[in-house]
Amino acid sequence: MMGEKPVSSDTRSQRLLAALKDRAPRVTPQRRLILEVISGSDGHLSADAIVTEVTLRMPTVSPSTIYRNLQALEGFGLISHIHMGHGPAQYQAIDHGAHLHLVCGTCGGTQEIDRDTIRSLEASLLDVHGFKPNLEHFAIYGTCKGCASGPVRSNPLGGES
Amino acid sequence: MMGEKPVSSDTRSQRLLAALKDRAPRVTPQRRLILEVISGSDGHLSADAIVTEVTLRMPTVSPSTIYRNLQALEGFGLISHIHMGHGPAQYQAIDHGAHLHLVCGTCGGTQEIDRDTIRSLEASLLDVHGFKPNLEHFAIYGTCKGCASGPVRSNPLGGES
DNA sequence: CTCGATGCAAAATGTTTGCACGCAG
DNA sequence: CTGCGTGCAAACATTTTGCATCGAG
Repeated sequence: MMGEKPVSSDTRSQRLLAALKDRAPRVTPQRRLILEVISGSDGHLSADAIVTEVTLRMPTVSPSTIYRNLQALEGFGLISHIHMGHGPAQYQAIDHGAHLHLVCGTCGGTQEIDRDTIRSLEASLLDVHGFKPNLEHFAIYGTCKGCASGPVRSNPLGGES
Repeated sequence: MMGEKPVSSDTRSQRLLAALKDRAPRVTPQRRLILEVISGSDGHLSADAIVTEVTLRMPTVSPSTIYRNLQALEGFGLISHIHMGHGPAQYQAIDHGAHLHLVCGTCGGTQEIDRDTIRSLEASLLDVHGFKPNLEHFAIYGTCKGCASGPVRSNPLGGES
């Protein structure tokens, strides 16, 4: 609850492989590759990007296998997927590390911030509403510093936001 | 900056209609209906639900018209769409009122909370990262009170969450 | 009367499924 | 060997687009 030891992409990859062997009935090259692509990205990939990347490295793999495994791996508890802002869903390794994503709706850029920033929110949500937020795999949509300076559309209806 | 005066569904509907007349080149019955459905729901509707509901009330409307208008209306600044947790995108009136959504990943339920709860987060994000979160149209994914008591899958990889 | 909006149907996109074969265990 | 996982292709759900017609202004 306080020591966020950073996990290297390599270590994570090994841990995931171990977990795969442990939880999956069969460990196939395809599954290994998919897992490797996801953990190796050190971030998030859309299903589409995964299909592209995996197909690139192993052209014989069919999209259906990838989709099926994305679900299977998520079922095994090795990966998870989230929605970032308005974009497509993103897959990531489960123990990806605790951080929050800020997605800029104007420029589309994303940045990661430390979990400390939202610790108080976490506390009050749990305290007031009994809701335990899953803040590791979670994105906040808004406007980044750079875009805030530019032309931003204000509420056109005059509501006090 | 502190008076969140609640807007009745009726008032909102009228305001939206006025804005529609103001910003759209043409005001058609279809647009009016779509707008009415969205503002009347007093909440959020998936594109699919809107298609269903609108078609119900006006069977001659084709889905393409609805999709086109969802985009058009969003372009006019009358509505917006967000992604709630893992579910489908939801459309809502722009001046829907400031609140945050808590989406339970276990039971799929959602609850709305007041904006005050996340005011401090808002402040620190802006302060520390220069990022202006769009917290009105935004969802937090996690586990609700009820489901927290039940069987919850913990991190299967042993990472410290 | 004009030109934006609509309805229809076909297309594009992204994901899922049935089935027979192949390979991990 | 056994049966889970794979590749292929077809099915699907959802959203987009071309085009002729319609109707709001």
